[in-house]
Amino acid sequence: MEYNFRDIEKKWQAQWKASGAYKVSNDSPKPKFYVLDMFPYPSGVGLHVGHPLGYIASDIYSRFKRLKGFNVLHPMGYDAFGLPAEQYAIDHGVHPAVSTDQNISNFRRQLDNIGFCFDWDREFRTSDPKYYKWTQWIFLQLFHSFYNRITKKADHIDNLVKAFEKEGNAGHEIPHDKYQIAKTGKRVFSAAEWAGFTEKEQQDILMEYRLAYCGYGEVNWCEALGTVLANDEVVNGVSERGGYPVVKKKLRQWYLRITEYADRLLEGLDRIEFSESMKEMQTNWIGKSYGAEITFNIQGNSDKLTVYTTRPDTIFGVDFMVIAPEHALIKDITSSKQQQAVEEYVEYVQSRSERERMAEKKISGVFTGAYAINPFNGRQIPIWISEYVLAGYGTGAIMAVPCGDERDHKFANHFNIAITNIIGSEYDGKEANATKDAKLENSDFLNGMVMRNAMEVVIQKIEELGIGVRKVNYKMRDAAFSRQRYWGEPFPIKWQHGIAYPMAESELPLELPHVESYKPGPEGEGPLANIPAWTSRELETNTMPGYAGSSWYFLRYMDPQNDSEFCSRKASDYWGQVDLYIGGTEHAVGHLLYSRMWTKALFDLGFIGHDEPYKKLVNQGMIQGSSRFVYRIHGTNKYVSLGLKDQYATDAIHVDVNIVDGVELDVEAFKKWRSDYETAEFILEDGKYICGTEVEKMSKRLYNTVNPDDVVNKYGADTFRMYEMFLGPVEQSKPWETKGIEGTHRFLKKLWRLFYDETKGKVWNEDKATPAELKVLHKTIKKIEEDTERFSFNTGVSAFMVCVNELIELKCNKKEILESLLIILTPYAPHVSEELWHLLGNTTSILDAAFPKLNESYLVESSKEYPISVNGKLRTTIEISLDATQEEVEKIALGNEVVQKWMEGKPHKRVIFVKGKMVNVVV
RNA sequence: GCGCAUGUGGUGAAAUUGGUAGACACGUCAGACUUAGGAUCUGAUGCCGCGAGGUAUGGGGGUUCGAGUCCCUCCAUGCGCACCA
Repeated sequence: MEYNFRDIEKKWQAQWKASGAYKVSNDSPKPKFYVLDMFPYPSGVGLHVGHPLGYIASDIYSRFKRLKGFNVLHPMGYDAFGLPAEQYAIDHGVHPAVSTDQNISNFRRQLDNIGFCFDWDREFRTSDPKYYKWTQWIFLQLFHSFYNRITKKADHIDNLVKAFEKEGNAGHEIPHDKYQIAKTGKRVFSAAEWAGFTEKEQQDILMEYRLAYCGYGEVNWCEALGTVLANDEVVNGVSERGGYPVVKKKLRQWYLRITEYADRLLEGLDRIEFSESMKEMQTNWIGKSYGAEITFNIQGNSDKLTVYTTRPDTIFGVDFMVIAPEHALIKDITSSKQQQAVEEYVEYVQSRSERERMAEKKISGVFTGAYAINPFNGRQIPIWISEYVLAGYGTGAIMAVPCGDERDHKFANHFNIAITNIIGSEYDGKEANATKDAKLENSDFLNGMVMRNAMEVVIQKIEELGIGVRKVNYKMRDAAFSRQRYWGEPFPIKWQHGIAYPMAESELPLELPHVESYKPGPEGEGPLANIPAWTSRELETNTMPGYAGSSWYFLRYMDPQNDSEFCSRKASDYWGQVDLYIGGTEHAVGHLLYSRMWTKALFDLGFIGHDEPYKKLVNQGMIQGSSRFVYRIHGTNKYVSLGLKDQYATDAIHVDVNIVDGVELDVEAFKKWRSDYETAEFILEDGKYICGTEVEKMSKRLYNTVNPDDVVNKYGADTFRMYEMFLGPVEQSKPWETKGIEGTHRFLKKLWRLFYDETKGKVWNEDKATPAELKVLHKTIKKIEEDTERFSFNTGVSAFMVCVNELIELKCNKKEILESLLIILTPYAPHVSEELWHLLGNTTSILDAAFPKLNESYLVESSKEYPISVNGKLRTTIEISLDATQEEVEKIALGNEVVQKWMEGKPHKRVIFVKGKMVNVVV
């Protein structure tokens, strides 16, 4: 009886499907555990061996938890809206729904091959109206909400209206700190004023508070293509396709007011298990900084200049001001003498793309001719313009302190501006020193103070004098939440007289209409603008972005068929947080931040009971490709083997890894691979053609992709699963080598032979296990338990190998041992485990077996072979009882002839003895 | 430039708290069985050396009886951010 993995795997996959083995109930007395993989986008090119890595890890963990007695939710579905499907539709005329459908069935077929324990009854796709009905519904909740800064929670907009009716907006400042009410030019209004506003005026104001709001924002507009492009479709200021110029264009956009959640998104990081680097990426993205806004008078002008600084303590070191070229003050303060120079500079800056400006390292700028006045000492401070100051951050203006800031220092040197030193010997005159620990000099009332401490003093003084305020700034912007595209969720919004009216929840879903053409609408609007039946209903023509559906999908899995709610409170209270989330790092600041924000909003509004979606995040590494090269001799169709290539002038050419066995090229397959190789000739070494290798990204273009279907077909799903894990730590990136898989395949065959021999047939028996055999088993149970729990699957696989090797050594074919081994192997290799489990006479599924209990008493040792060092160098080992005392060990060690030889007759200074570890004799 | 991560045999890697470096595999070499082997099994395999032994975890330095592991410094690679005031 052979290990016939193909039949075994097909058989059990069918059986598990038929018996509903992976169906998960929301009603269970067992403790829950929620394992989730990042939502896949079903791309048209299919899976390569790198894609399932995370799914295998999560699958093993899910099955492990199930054996440990948990009710495990491990679902899968599809993030099915997105640009590639729409692009494919434009190029090939296939409706996105059709191509997406095809991609999904292919994706599903590939996944099924590998034997995952997903509960497919919970599957959904974001493009299904049954699903996006609830995406639209959540959008409406966000639209109907504002962030109440007093309670620090999302709150219904009606409560805001009530407050306005009672006391105006005195208690609720407009979130955007530059917004002014069009009618009054002010930021504050009274109850009476509110009552006097028209509906449009009121709605415009409310829009400034809503968590989902509409505003105007810049998009990448490509006139030639007549469409809006995503950032990654723009390369070096031109469109990726066609290379047409791309300009920034202001279009009406929807946004999520994620900035209001900045602090809570930061604070929440302390309560979740993400890697440090992931937390840091999010922290950087949010970019919180503390400082002050200070307003300076301008000499001979009624205008004032407000700057944002994180270092108010350096106020006496300000030698000049720099404002962004877009700054509104420029035209008011520029002196007539500087007029021309300023105009020229501003024009120069405008002619440059954002990219060019960001890449620019050269210092440039121009003096406006105006002076600000330092409020503390009355000093005149020249106001300059330079592109290194960004209009979009802070106030678009800075106070420059060259002795403490590198860019300011370079600028001062470049334009010969005198530098004031406020930190004495800490500043060497050559380079800025950004220290906060220096004692201040030349700083009036701050003299002698340590900078760090002076900050608070200055801020208080500034506020006291009414010339500025304490200010916290964020790099993060509100998230753009609309796309001028077809293949996305429609907004449940109607526009009438310039007012956005939300649709009633009862009208949802607002279904995406069928279109014949995916051409953009007029003036940068999306394809929906071309449909009269749509525009006549005055419906919003933008659609939602890719991350809309993925911001809450983890909740839908809990209650996927619910028609009356996005997810019942009962279901979300039962499943709660995702206990383990596995996925790549590419979603570090996008999806992970947005879904965290949605969760917090839903929590605030009382729809769910937890405010962080993911308890623990594990980032899987990338599987890289291991490329193979052949070497073609210049100007010929002759190919020389790696070892001989230096004797010729050659070009390295990528060759399909699937026609190379290890490094040996299958020359016949090569000739058939492509027509121009048909006549290829080879210079071999030892009768073989040896290829060169290099680790690169796995990509079709480099001919180094390996399809999991092929691997599963050749070695089986169990081998594939174990090998993916055996490759190395999940978090780490590592290259795929198909050759190495034979080791894990051999392991499964060896395991099989513990039960059934090719010649003898059944070899397993029901004899009583010996202590040595029990020790091997329990050592493995312990190791597998620990390794699986800490996601160290690679060492787990090797522990199985060690176990099987040792059982073979012991000639152990005992059911008592093997049965337990099968259970702990089940998460890693479910098919073969189930098959052998049944061959041992079991009639129930191994998926529901109980994980064997570790019995430490089998592991106790009475003695150990101690390593004996002399002066820290290992010289020998001695078997010593574990009960031995320090004195006994010293006596044994010093009496040993090898030890004596290395002591060279010298007396010992001391003997270090660490029980159970080692002995070191110091001479 | 700043931040983070990682550097261990020919290759993927292991060493969980400072305690026998290289487990487990791939590859390679030798052998057994065999008509055959790309099946299976046995043995060897970091490097230098016939050997005793020496030497070895990116380089240099330090702490320690003892360092892959801790500290300092330099180098390389990968990732993220990139004029953020």
